[in-house]
Amino acid sequence: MFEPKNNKILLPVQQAEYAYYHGLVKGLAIYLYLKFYTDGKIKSDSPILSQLRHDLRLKDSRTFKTHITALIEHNWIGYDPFSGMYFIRNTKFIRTLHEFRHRQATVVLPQDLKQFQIYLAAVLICKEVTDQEFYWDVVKKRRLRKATAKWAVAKHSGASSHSSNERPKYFGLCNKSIAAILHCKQTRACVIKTKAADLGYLQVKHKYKDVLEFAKPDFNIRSYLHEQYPNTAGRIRCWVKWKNNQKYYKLLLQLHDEIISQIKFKRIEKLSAIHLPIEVIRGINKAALKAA
DNA sequence: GCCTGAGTCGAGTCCACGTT
DNA sequence: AACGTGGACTCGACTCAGGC
Repeated sequence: MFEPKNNKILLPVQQAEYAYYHGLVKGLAIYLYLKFYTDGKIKSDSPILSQLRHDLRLKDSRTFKTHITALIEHNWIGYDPFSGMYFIRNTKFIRTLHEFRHRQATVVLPQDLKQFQIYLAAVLICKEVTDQEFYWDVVKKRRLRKATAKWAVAKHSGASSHSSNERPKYFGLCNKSIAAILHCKQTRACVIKTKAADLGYLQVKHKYKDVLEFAKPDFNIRSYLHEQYPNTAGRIRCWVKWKNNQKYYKLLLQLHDEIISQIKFKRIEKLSAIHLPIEVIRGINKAALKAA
């Protein structure tokens, strides 16, 4: 059994998104596995690769080859046919290649590779939630109204349907929003969210908001609210409660779930601080593809 | 080259309350 | 009492990548 040489890796969130949306989930798992267990290069007949296939449940060598070829095509891994060496490109290289400018990165641990699709989905969900927090706690405070029009509003776009200028009491997403982020149906989004919660990547809390309390039933209040606040349509709940032996009615608005991120994010260096000539990177890629 | 099972999605169920 | 509503969740059938 080989032990990992690194106990954690910083994965740029943009790279995680790219992998999720381009069918490179397994490929990225292989790439990270090689980063965990090698010091940047590995021979094609190394026993570590057998362990990789076992750990990532890739029993067929053709399956492994498919993913490796995809990684070479994306130039995340280089290959020299003469020496039979794979070269694992570093993060700086890949960020330069794809122009991944965002500085947000997630901390990946070796055990995250076992359920890597759920991990990546959790990263995308938690990123959205932390972006909401960032918008309200940093951008709003700075009052960069003009700047928000460009980039901060984009961050805020996935936030809840909160419309006032008041900071939301909590941050989260409904299944519909999660499905939109993960490019899947609500059913699948729900499954992934539940699994991510089971694996401890996020916490989910169901939420209701108190709207009104009144002593006598008022059957006009619902239509009044719908008229005044169309976005509450179908989400108003009325509960009968008791206080000091007195019956009273409570109107509540059903809200999206609160999601508490358990994923750790870190800031990585500016892309402009990385000095890698893009022509060299692309040249290396062409040579590797020919060889593969 | 055929078989298997993970991933996917539409349809259905559940829950808790509203409406007639 | 019977039916409606909407969000969360489950079921079962289908597809196709991966495995033998």
